[in-house]
Amino acid sequence: MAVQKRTLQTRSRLLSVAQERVKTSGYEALRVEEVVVGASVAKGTFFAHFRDKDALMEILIGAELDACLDQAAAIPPPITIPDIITRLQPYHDCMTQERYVFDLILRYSGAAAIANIGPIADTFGKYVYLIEDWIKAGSYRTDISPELIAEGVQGFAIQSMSLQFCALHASTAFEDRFKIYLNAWMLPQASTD
Amino acid sequence: MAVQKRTLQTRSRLLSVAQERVKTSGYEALRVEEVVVGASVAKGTFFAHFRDKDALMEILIGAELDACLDQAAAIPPPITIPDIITRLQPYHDCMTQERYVFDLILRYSGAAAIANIGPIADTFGKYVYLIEDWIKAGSYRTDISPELIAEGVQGFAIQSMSLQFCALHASTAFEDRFKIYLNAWMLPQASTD
DNA sequence: CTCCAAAATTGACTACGGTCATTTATTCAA
DNA sequence: TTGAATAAATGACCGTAGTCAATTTTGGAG
Repeated sequence: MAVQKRTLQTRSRLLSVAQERVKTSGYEALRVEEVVVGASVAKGTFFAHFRDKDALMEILIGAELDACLDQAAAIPPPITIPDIITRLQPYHDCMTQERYVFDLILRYSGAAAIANIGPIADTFGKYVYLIEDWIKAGSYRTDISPELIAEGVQGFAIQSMSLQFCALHASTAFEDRFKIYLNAWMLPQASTD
Repeated sequence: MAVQKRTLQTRSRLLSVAQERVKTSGYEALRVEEVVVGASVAKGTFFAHFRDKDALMEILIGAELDACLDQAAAIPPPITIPDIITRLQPYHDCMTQERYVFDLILRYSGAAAIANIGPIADTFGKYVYLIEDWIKAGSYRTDISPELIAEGVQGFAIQSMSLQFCALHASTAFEDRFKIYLNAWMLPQASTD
């Protein structure tokens, strides 16, 4: 038997109630209870549609991240490092909007299961591809591959965000730190003769 | 009134029971219930000694990480990048022993609260200092500071570990990936004339 | 010693995510 | 149209982290 349309309706009701609640109260405050009450279904129904609460979160956050990435890809590539940082800002702001969100993203940035990549791992892959394209369009160090550079950018972005959440290093703003890293990583090295 | 010795006894009983359980069943399987039963105290007592379960985990994992770092610092500095990677292996193995452990470490690698750095954020700081020392003892790129290089090494280590947990990239071993990153990050760039 | 204030402990209770046997709705073949 | 097979939904129930008002223990002042 095929999937019933009732199923799709229930699922989309759950998703839209959740999305609405998140918009008003944030991700961390979301309770499964309020989602099922809002969608007028029993609790068990929720877990018939999503493996667990995190799976719903992944979908919502993944969609938000994807939208940022689409926005970033919609206009011609940024050329300089500051341009890249500015272009990525909405994406990084989305990741750091809540500590809870950042932690969840890190937890799911690797795939959830073999051959079944989740929405967040997916967006992480797209991020690297996009940056790889930007690197090819600009002039950066040429001794390593654009792919490797792009992976490094992702690593430094996460490092910079982590340090931003850290009391010890909160004094340096994310953008400043990120820029220092990218200058040291993406450019040909300044000669020290 | 000063801290009673009863307090210290209770605390150390809780810690040693927890440590023992972790040794036999791993971190993820640890339950607060079994710790308090093992230590013959009520549940509330546990939370009088540790803010939450994570706080206990932080102490246990932080101690394990610190021991690895002490080990790594006990003999003369490694000189080459492969030597550095080998020297850090116990530390990285500790971090990736369980997915649960890795996630917890990332969650607490920033400080828990202002002016009250937790054990894991602490060990992360030491890690960077240690690597900074190694960099000063070897010959690496000189266009950026040893401190910046060291921070980058930490970022690449985490990036490599994350990718190791990721189904998409699990084929490349941690050490191989880490080495590629460090070669590209720590050395003077190969000329591409 | 006695008594009291602070420290430590207690355990019944709550919050919340997640499970599963049972019930209800849907679809389709005869 | 009917009834069997499958899909979907239900809600009472469970596990486990965490809370807090009440109780017990402790150490020191008088």
